[in-house]
Amino acid sequence: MEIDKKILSFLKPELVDLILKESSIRMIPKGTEILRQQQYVKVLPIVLKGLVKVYSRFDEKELLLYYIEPLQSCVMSFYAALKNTPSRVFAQTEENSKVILIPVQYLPIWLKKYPEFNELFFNQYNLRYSELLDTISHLLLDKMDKRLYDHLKRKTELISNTSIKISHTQLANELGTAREVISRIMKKLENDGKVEQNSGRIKIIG
Amino acid sequence: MEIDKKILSFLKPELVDLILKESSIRMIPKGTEILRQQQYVKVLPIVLKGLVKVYSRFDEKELLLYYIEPLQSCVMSFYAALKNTPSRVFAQTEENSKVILIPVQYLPIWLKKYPEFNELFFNQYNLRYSELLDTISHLLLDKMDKRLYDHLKRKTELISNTSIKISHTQLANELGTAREVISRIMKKLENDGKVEQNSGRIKIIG
DNA sequence: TCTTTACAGTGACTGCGGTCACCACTAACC
DNA sequence: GGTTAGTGGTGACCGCAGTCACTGTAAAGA
Repeated sequence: MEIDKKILSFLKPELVDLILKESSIRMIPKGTEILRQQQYVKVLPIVLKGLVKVYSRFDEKELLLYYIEPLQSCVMSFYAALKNTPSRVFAQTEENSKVILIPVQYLPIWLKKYPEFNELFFNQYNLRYSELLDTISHLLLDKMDKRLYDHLKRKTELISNTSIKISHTQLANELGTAREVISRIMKKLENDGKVEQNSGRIKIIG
Repeated sequence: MEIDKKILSFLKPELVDLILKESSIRMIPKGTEILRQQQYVKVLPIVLKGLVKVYSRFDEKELLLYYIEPLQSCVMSFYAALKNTPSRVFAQTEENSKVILIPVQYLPIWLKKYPEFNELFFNQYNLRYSELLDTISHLLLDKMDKRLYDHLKRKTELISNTSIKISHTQLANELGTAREVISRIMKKLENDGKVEQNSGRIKIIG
């Protein structure tokens, strides 16, 4: 418990104690879907360890919105919780993760009492908004090869590893394109010496 | 002044009085640039009448982020003001507009004291985030013809008019494409009886 | 073991839209 | 008047990426 307290130390100790007292802490294995579209939100997650992926789905295409890294929360859940409206997005753990689950009934109370709790979420909103802007600028300006390369690079950095295990189909989903396109471009990136593919794992060079 | 009070009546009367007391109200003519990228924000606008366009610029391409309609504010300004960081976006009046300009030094104070003031901005953030999601879904799923048509429709609805005056070049900017593409598609939409063009004005049919 | 399922590779085709080049028209300004 | 800047219209070209069809391979399940 002490380590969690330290991690949350950017908040007032009094609030940290409250959060730890009223919330539950859970380990969630990799690949678990923790939030579905249309689902009502009963607990607000703050990630302590691991990595959670938040994405939306248009038609059959899914699009990655953002990753929740340690010490971050999910503004989509926050708002859905605050307004008691169903979620517009999906969330899934990409790594084994440790999360604090704050029961939503405490949100309005703490928001009223602790100004820095508000600020936490303003910061998160702003972060997510910036990320969406980056996504849009990629969609507008970049060709698929650059989008794919940057995406792979970001993914490897996030899990602090040298290579990642992921299928072309999955990558196609995350970038909103088709599997064949990914295969084609991966081949090109491989020929250019920018990536390596070995038994289902992808490694970024440079 | 009475009318402004009424417009702001979704906030507590006490807060409304404070806002009106400390802020200035200004009429801003159509086409005025009220916020530049990299500029520090000294006053936070809330639009009472008219229409303000907020957009970003990547390379030479500009992209419309959102319109601030009456009773809405600008989360980009809000955050830049709160954190005293320079703006990442541009804002320009699209119509003659009446805005309240709240001096930024009052923001932290009122946010602390009035919970519903926080909620106002959470609402705005969520609204803008949803709009960006829509923008992304358009970018991902729709062809230019649909994007252009929807864009024109939205624009005419926003200014509650039957037609709008705008150049093809400007439309190309707003959609992040080239002038020739707009001309080409406008021709097609005209042939399909979906729009009419007359002396620089564009009218949506149906 | 055989079968099924998921995944990867590839060639062919197609269309959207970005770009270039050029012309035409209007309005503003000298 | 002539010149310039802003606008719109068009034809030609071409590359990216979406799609279809089919093959090959590896893993999983019966």
